[in-house]
Amino acid sequence: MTAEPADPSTPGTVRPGGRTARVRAAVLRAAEDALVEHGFSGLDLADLAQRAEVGRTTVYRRWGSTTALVADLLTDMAEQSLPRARSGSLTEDLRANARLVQRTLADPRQGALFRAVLVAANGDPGTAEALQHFYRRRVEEWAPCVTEAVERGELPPDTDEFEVVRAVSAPLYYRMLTTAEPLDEAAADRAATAAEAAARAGAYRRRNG
Amino acid sequence: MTAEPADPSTPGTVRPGGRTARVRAAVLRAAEDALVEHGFSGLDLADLAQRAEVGRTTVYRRWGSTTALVADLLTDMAEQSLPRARSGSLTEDLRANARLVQRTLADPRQGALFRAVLVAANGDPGTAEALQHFYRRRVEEWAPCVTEAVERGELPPDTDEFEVVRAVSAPLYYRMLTTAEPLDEAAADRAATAAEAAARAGAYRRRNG
DNA sequence: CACCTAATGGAACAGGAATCCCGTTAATGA
DNA sequence: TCATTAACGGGATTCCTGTTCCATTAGGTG
Repeated sequence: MTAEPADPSTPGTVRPGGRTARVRAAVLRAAEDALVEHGFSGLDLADLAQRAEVGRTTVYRRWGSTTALVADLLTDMAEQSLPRARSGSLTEDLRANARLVQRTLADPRQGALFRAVLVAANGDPGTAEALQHFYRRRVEEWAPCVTEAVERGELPPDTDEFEVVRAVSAPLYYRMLTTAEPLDEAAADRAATAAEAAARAGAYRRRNG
Repeated sequence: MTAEPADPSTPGTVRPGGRTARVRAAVLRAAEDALVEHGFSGLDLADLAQRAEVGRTTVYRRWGSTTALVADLLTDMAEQSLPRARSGSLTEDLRANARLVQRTLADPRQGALFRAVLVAANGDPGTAEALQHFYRRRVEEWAPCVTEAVERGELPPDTDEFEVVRAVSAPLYYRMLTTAEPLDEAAADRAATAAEAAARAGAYRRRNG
């Protein structure tokens, strides 16, 4: 007796190997390129299919919408997380994090990709969830820097380590989105310094009442 | 001798009064509503024209694209800037600013509008410029709070007042864009406290070399 | 190796958004 | 008030994006 028809709504679940995996990888890579070049609003699935050397129909059937495609791209990006710094010094770790974010956003390709992805996540709840998952992973990756600083006594004991990590990224993203000023190393260092100063002053202590 | 044909590329420049102004106002108001309801990607110019009780052709002719329309909306928004607080206390002023931003972003209507506008600015350089202008105006509006605190001796003399104001908004925007957590008053107060602590520690001093 | 069918790809089809055409309306200046 | 023409509005048209149909290809399994 053969297996039942499985779920036809999401192709690629019954035979995930070989061609299907190849197609997914090719489409996701092409999606990255297209997002970088034309942004999310300019995402043309016909062009995308041609880049990936894949039939248009396949893209529409497997992902259905551009937002769903970006959501899949985000889960793919979340899986390949970068290792964090481990210098043993809070100042050094936060600066390393800030510079990593700054280099990522300042890079023409990566920066455009992140902007496009932020935009896509805005319109669709599923994509938004994938984006939140991506950033949760990134923040969790770097949170131990702060936790260890707390254990060393450099920061107040009830410091919210996630808030500190987010405080490093926030000004860099805000600058990218609302100004035309370049994202240079000085901006990164200022973000790290400010986050550390605020954390030392107890601005990120957990509210417990 | 009558005037020459004027610039036909931008209708509304030769006869900006009466009907033209009425049409512009109606369309911008309808655009706000449409952006709030369907977001930027769901912006339908046919529906928009119907809301504004204006011909579809008029919208296409005067603005040409959805991004140009949003850019015009942004210049309109930049002109009606809100008055800042003037409590005489840096702590109070920054908190007032933070809560204003927080209320704006947390408000279903305004929050959706700001997200939509950020999205639109991503795709088009002209819209991006209009967005930058809008935020420059807002930051300049609140910068005196910081300047006065410097004059009172509360902050280092070479503090970059614009950076401090931006530091208040940044974590709120970052939280809105990358997490699902609600933007409450606690988040606003934390943003204000952190910005003030970092400023007092000299994290936003101007680099002079 | 051979069978079964999930998954893909090309082509035709449908729906909707952007553009063009031209008659109508009303802002501006004498 | 009247003439001029900028600006608007409705309808037809074009173009493009997303969907459907069916033949073909190639995983997966005995």
